[in-house]
Amino acid sequence: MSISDDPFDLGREPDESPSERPGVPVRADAPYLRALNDKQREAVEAMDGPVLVLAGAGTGKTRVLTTRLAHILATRRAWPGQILAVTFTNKAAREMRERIGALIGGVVEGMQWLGTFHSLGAKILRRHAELVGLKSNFTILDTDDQIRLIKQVMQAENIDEKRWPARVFAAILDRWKNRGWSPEKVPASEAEGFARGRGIEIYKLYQQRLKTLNAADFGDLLLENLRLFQDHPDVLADYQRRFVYMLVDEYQDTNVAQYLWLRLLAQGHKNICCVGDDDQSIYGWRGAEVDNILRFEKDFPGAKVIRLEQNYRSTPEILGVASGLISANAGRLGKTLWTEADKGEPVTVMGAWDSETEARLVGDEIEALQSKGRKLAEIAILVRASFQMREFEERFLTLGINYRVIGGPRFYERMEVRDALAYLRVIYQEDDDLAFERIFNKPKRGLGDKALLTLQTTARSQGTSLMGAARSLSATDELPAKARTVLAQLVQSFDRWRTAAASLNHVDLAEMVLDESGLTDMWQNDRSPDAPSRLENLKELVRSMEDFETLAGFLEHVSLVMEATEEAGDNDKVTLMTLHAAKGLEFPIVFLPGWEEGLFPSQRTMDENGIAGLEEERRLAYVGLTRAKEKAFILFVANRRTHGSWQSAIPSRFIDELPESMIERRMDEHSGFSTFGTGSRFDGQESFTSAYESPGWRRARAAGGFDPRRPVTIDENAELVATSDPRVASYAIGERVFHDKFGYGRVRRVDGNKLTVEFDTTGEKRVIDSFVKRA
DNA sequence: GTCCTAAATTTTTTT
DNA sequence: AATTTAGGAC
Repeated sequence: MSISDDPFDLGREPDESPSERPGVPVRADAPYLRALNDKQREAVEAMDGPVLVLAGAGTGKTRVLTTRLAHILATRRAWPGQILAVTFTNKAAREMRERIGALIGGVVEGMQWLGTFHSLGAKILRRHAELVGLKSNFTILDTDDQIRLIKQVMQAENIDEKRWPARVFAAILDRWKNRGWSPEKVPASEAEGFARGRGIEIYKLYQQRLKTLNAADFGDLLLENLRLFQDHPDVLADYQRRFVYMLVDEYQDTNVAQYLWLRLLAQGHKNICCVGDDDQSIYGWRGAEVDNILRFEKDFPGAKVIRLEQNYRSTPEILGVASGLISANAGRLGKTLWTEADKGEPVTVMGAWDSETEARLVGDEIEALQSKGRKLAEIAILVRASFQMREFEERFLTLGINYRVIGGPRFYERMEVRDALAYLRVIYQEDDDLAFERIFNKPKRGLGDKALLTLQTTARSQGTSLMGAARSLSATDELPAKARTVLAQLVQSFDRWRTAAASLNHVDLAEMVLDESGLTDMWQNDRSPDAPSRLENLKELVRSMEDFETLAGFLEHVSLVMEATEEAGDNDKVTLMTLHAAKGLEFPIVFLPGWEEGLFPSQRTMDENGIAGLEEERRLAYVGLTRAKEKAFILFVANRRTHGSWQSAIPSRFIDELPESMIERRMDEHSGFSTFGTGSRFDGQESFTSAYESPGWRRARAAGGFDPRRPVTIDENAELVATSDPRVASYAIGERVFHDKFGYGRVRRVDGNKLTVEFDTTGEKRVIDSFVKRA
C-alpha cells in the first residue's frame, strides 16, 4: 500500500505509525493559516507534545480547534481515523464536525473518533463489552432508569426509602463515578453519610444488577473504560497507538474520570491539545474539576501553554464589565482580554418591581429594537433557572413576539415516547428489565403488582431476565389463568417483533409495534385533552427514526443525545435559554434577567459549596455577559414569586461588582422604585443608588442583620405587594375569558380566586383569576 | 386491579 | 402553584 497523494485519503490503515507519513510542508501562506492571529497560529502549529490553550471568551477558540485539525490532516501527520477529538456536549461535537467539514470537505466523515466523552466511551465499550462483563448491545440507562434500579436495590436491602431517597443516592453515586471511583475505591469516609454507611454495599449490588440487565449508566461509560484499560493493557496499548493526535474542547469542564481517561490514552503519542478557559468553568456541580486545567503542566511535562486574549466578539464596554466582574474571583489562571473593536454602548442595568414587570420591560425593549430594524434572531434572553422562562413566554405571547426555547422539556423524556422506546428496547435487548417493567402492563392488560412480583421472584430464582421469567411462567400455573394467557400473548408478540426486526427496517418495525402493542389505540381512545398531541409525538418519533440507519443507531442516539432532531425552518425568533445552555454561543443583543441574591447567585449553590460555589456562579455571570456582541441588559426585581408566594429580593451582589464607568443604570418609572428614590435615573447617577436605600430594602437589611445571601420575606411590604396585584372581580360561570398562554375559554367553576376554565384549544385547566381577562 | 384523593415535592444547571 | 407520588377505597 503506497501513500496516496491525496492527504485526506480515507483508505488507510489506522495503525500505521506516523513515521510512514512524513509531514508535508504547508506553505506559510496557506489560506487557513493566514486568517489567524499570531497566538492562534502558534496554537495551531504547535504540533508535537502536549499543548494547553487558554482561550478566553470570544478569542476564536473553536476556530483554533478546527484549524488545528485541518492542519494536522493537510500536513498528513495523521489520518482522520487517528485523531481523537472530544467535546463536552453533543452540540459542540456537531458544530465541530460541521466547521471542519466546511474547512476540509467530506474528509470529516473519516473522523470516527469525534464526539462527546460519553459517545466515545460507549463506542469503545461496545467493542470490548465482553471484557467487562457486558454484551455489545448493552443498554444505556438514563437518570430515570437509574433511580428506579437504585430503588429496587434499596428495597431488596430493606433500606427505608423515606429516610434515604433513591434520588439522593443517585446523586451520590454520580459524584463517585465522576471521580473515577469503583466500589472498592470509594473512601470509607465518603460513604458514612448515607444509609448508615451502606452506600458502598448498595453501589456493589447496583453494579451487579446492571450486569445482569446488560446495562450501563452514564458514569459507567467512562468508568468501565477505565477498568477495561487497567485490566487489559493490550487493549489500552492499541488505542494509545491509534490516537496520534488528541484534541479536547472545554477542558475546564472535565471531571476526574474523564481526565484519567484522557491521560491514559495520551500516553502513546503524547500529542494532546486541550483547549479551555478556567473562567468559564460552570459545571462543578456535575463533577468538573477546574484543577484539571490548573495542573495540566504537571501532568504533561514540557507542555506548551498558549494564551488567547484578543477578543473578536464584544465591545470594549461588555468586555470591561465582564472582566471587572470576574476579577472578583480568587482562584484564576488570569487572562486579560482585549479588543480592537470600537467603543460601543454601556451595559444597561435595570431594576423592576416584580418579575412580571421585568418581562414587560424586556418585551418593550425588544419591540423598540425591532422598530430600529433589529432582527429577533439577534436577541437572546439568558436565565439562571428554567422556571424564569415562563413569564417571558407569557409576555411574548401577548406581544406576539416569536420566540424559541432551547433545552426545554425533552422530546425523548415524554411519557408516551418513553413507553414506545421501551418496547423497542426490549425487542433489541431482551434483558432490559427496566424497559420491560415499564410497558408490561401498558396499555393495560390486567397485569399488576402481583404479576410483577411473581415475575421478579421467578427471574431471580432462575437467574434470568423478566422476559425469561415471563416465558417460563406461561407454562406453569403459578399465575392465575387470565394473567398467564395475557403474559403468554405478550411474550409471543415480542417474539414475533424480534423475528420481524431481522427482515424489516426499523421504521416499519416501529410502526408495527406501535400498532400491534395497542399503544396507538390507547391514545386514540383516550379522551384527555393532551391525547392528540401525544399521538402526534408518537408519529414524530417514528419520523425521527428515519434519520438513522439501524435500530441500534437510533437507540444509541436517544440515550446519548436525548434531544430531538432540530426542527427545520430558521424563523426569526428570540432565543430563550439557560445560561448553561448558552455557553459557546453568541448574540448581538443579550438580556440577563433575574440578577437577585438567592436566584443568581443561587442560594443552593452557595449553601452547598460556599465560596467555590459563589465563584462558579460568578463565572456563570461572566459567561452570560460575554455572549453579547453589541449590547447587554442586566435586570433585577424587588419581588419574585417562588413556590407560589411572593418573596422580596435584593439586587445580586454581582451588580455591585460591575465597573461603574461602563454601565448605565435605568429605573422603570412604573416599577415602584421611583417613588422611593429622589428622582428618576435620567437626571443623575446617585438616584439609582438611593433606590437601594429605599425603606423596603433598608428594612430588608435590618431585619436579618443584612445577610445578603438570604432574601428576607418582609411583612411590611405586604400592602405594596397587594397593590401590584389589583383585585380582580370574580368571574361568573359560563363567562368567556382569555388567557395569555391557553387562549380563549369558558369558565366552568369558580373556587375563590381559582377558576376552572374549558379552553377552546387545550381543554379544561385550573387557572388563577388574575391570569385571565374577560374576553 | 383500578381509580380517586391527599400529600409531598419541586426551582438550578446536563452527558 | 402545579405536578408527581402514595395510600386507600371500591
